[in-house]
Amino acid sequence: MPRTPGQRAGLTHDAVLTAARTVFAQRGLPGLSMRSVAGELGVAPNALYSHVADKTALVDALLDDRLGALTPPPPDADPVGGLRDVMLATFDLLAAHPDLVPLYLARQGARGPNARSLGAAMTVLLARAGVDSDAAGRVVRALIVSTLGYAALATADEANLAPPQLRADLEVTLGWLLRGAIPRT
Amino acid sequence: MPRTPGQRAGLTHDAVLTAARTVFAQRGLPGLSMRSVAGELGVAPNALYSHVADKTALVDALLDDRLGALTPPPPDADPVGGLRDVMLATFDLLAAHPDLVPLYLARQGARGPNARSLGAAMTVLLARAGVDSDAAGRVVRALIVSTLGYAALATADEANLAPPQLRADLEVTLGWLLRGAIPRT
DNA sequence: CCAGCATACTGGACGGTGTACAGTTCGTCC
DNA sequence: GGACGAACTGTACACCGTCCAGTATGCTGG
Repeated sequence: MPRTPGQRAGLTHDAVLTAARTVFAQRGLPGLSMRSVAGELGVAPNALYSHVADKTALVDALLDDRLGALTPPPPDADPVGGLRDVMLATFDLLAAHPDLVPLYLARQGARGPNARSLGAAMTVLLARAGVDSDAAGRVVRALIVSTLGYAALATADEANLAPPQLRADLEVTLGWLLRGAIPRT
Repeated sequence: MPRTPGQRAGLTHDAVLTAARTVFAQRGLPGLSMRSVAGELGVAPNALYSHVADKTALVDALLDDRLGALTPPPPDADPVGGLRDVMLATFDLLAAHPDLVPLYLARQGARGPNARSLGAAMTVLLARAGVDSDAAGRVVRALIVSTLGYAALATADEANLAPPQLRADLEVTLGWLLRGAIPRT
C-alpha cells in the first residue's frame, strides 16, 4: 500500500498489527520481518518503532490477537467437557495456522488479555468441579502444556504423525489429566 | 584456537560439534553462530560446511549430544518410578541449561541416537507394565511433551514461576499421566 | 619419485535481518 | 502565527547463513 510521498501515513499500533497479521497470513513466519510489515504499509522500516517497542512486542500482540478467535467456555458448561473442548479448539486453531506454533513456543504461550480471559474461564470451570483456585492454575498449565506440545508435534515438518491421530492422542491425554486433577464425585 | 596460517586445520565433524558445544556453553544460544563456531576453531566460517550440512544439522547434533548426559532407566526398574525419574532427570538437565530448551522446542525434541535409545528404554518399561508397543509410543510422547513444556516454563524469562515449584507440578502431572496410561494392577 | 586428484580451506560477496542515530516535515495547541 | 512534539525518512551499523571461485594440501596410482 504505497502512499504518495509527502503525506503522513497516520500509523497506529492497530494499523501495524493489522499489517503484521496480513503479512503473516500471506508469507508465514519466515516472511514476517519489520521490513516486510513496513513495506505492507508503504513506510520505512523504522517508522514502526514509533508504534511498537520491539519486533517481539509486535509478535506478542499478534499472538494474543489470534487467540481472540477462540470462544471461552460458558461458566455453566460441564467442567470436564468444557475444558476438553477449549483445549481441542486451541489445538485446531494452531493446527490450522502452523506458523503460529513456533511463536507460541518461543513465548511460552502469550500473556495478553485474550490469553488471560481464556485462563479465567477455565479456572471458573475448575472451581465448579471442586478444584480450589491455587490448584486450578497448575491444572490449567498442565492442560495448556500438553495442548501446545501436541500442536507442535502436529505442525512439525518431518511429521510422520498425522494431525488427526495426534488430536485423538491429545484428547486421551487431556482425559488422563482431567481425571487426575478433578476429585472423584 | 588460531593456527599458524598455511597449515591445515584438520577439522572433523566431531571437532566442529565440540567447538559448538563450547561456544554454546560460554555464550548461550544467541552467541551460537556459524561464525562464532568457526572463530572458536580459528577457521573461516565456510570451512564448517565441509563437515556439517547446515546450521540446523549442527544444532541437531548438539542437541542429541547433550541428551547423552542422561542415563536410560534400567530394564528391571519399577516402571512408574523409572519413567518418572527419567523425565524428571530430563527436566533437570533442561533447567540447568536453559538455552537448550528453545532449541528442543524448535526441533520437537531431537531424533538422534541418544533420543532413540532413551525412548526405547522407556518403551521397555511400559511393556513390563502391560502397555503394548503401539500405545507405548503415545504414552512416551505424552510424557515428553509435558516434560519439555514444563522445562520451557521453568526457563521462561518472565518466570514468576519458580523452577522447583514447576518441578513439583511436573511430578504431579506425570503421576496423572502414568496413572491414566497404565492399567490398574 | 612424481603426476594427478579429491578434499580442506580461504577470501570475498550476496542478500537478508533488527535497530540506532540524525534530520526533516507535519499536525496541533497556546 | 510561532513553537513544540510526534511521525516519518535516509542512512548506516553490526550481524546473520550461505554460496562461489580459487588455492593449497595431503593421499594415491603409476
